[in-house]
Amino acid sequence: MSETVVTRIAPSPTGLMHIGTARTALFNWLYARGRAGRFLLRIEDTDRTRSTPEATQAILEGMRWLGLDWDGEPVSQFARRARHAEVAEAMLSKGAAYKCFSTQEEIEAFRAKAKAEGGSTLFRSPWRDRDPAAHPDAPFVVRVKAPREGQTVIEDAVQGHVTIQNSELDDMIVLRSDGTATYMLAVVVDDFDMGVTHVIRGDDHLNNAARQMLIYDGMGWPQPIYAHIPLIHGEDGKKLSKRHGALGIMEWAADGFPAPAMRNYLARLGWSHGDDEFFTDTEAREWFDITNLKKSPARLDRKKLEKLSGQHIAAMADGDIVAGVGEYFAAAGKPALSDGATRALKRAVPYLKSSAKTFPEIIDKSHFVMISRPLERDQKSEDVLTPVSRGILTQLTPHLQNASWSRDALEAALGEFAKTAGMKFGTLAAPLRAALAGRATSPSVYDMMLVLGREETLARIGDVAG
RNA sequence: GGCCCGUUCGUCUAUCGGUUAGGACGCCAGGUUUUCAACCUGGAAAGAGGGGUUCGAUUCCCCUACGGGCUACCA
Repeated sequence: MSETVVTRIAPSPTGLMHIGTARTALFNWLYARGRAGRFLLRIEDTDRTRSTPEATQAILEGMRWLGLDWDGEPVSQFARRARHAEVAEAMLSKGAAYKCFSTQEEIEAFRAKAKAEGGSTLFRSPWRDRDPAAHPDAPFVVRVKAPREGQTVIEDAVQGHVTIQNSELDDMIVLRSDGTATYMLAVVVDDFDMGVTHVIRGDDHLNNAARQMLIYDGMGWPQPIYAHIPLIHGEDGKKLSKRHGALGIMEWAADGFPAPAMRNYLARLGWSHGDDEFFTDTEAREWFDITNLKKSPARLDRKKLEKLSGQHIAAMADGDIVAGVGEYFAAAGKPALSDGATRALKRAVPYLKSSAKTFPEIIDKSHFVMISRPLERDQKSEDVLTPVSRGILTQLTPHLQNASWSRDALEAALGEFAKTAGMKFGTLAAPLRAALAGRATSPSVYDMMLVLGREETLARIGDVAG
C-alpha cells in the first residue's frame, strides 16, 4: 500500500488541551510527518452543552505552542451534522440500522431491572425487527443493527488481535431523537470523509473500535488501521485527574518548559527507540513507528522532563532561547519583556544556557544582568535573588562602580568584600579568575555577576585578562 | 457485575527462549568548579505471585492479585 498516510487528532473542546491529548496528537503528527502524510485536526463539538468556543481556542493554542501544525482548516464536527444524518439515513435504507421508538424511561427501567436481577444490561430494542410504520410520527432514534452471533476482531497495530464477542455488542444509537449524530457515528463518518487511514488514539476507545467497525461495515467502507495507545497516568500511577495538577499542556508552557523538550519527553512516554533519550524532531519523525509503542500506561515524571528540558535549552540557539523566554512570559501571563531587557537577556543567555533547566531559571540566573545600573538597594526585582546573592550584590556594588581597576585591585577589592561578607576570598576569586580568563561558562548568580563584571572590567583594565 | 487491555530497577524503558537483564531520570559516593547548578566517574536498584510448556523462561500458555478502560440519546 503506497496510499498516503492520513492521521488526525480529534479532541473535544470541553476545557483545556489535555496533556494526554497533546501526546496523542504528537504521535499522530510524528507518524504522518515522518511519512510525508497529512495530519488533520477535528474538533469534536457535537455535545453542544459542553462545547465552548474558548475551549476550541485553548486547543488551537496548545497545538500551536507544542508546534504541531495540522493540514487544512480545523474541522468542526458539529458543522457536519447534516452529513451525519445523511449517513444514518443511508444505513437505514441499507438495512444496517433501524428506527427505535423505545423511550428513555423504558430503557432505564429495563436496565434497572436487569441490574437487580444480575443479568446483562445490554438493551435489546424490540424495534429491531418490527415495522417502523407502526409508529409513523413518534420520536425515534436510529440504532445500528449489530450482529448477535460470532465475534468481532479488532486488528490493532498496538494491541494486537483483540477479540470481542458480538453478544457483548449492543445496538448502539447512531442518531439521537433530535436528529444529531452520536459520537460513534460522527467519528466514523468524519474519519471516512477526511480520508483518515490511521486512527491513533487513546486505548479508552479500544472497545469502541468494535462498535465503530460495525458502521464501516454497514456502509461498506474500508476500515482504517487502528492503533490504541495507553493513557498517561499521574506520578502516583493513578489516572490523571485534577488533583495531579498541570493537566493542560499550557500549564507546562507556563512552567517554562520549551516545546521541543516537551515533544521529546512526551514522545518517550510509551514509545522508545533503543536507548535514545534525547533527540530532535527530525530524528523523532524518522524513528517513530506504531510498532514500537508500548501497551502499558506510563507515568508522568517531572524530573525527567526537567533533565531533558535542560539539555534542550543547552542545545538551542541563543535566539531561540530568547524567543522561548518570551513565550514563557506570555504563557505565564507575565508582561512582555522590554527591548532593553531582551538585549540584556541576549547577553546573558550564552553563559546561562548550559545549566538552566527551564526558562524561568534563565530569568532567575540572568537577573543581575537585567537590572539597571548603577545597582541600587531597593531594586524591585530583588525578590528573585536569593538572600545571599542579594546581599553580595548590594555590598559588591560600590566596588564594581569604583574606577581604575586592575586585576590586582579588583581582587583586592573582592578580598576586602569577602572579608566583610564573612566568606572565603577564594569563593569569589576563582570564578573571577575564570571570568577574566574568558572561560566563565559555569553560571550561577555569583558567577554571572562576575561575568558581567568581566565585560565592564575588561573595558576598564584593558588586556589584563590575557 | 459483565467484557476488554495491561504488569521488567522508585520512574521512563531495552530485551523479541539461552544476556553478569542494558540505558535514562531520580538517589548515594567520589571528582571538578573553593558556593549552588552544570559536568565527569563509580555505586545501590527490576522481571507482581503461583502453576505449566521447554534442555532452558523476563520472553509462550493458564490462574490469582493489582492497575486501567468500556459497559450513555458524553466524547
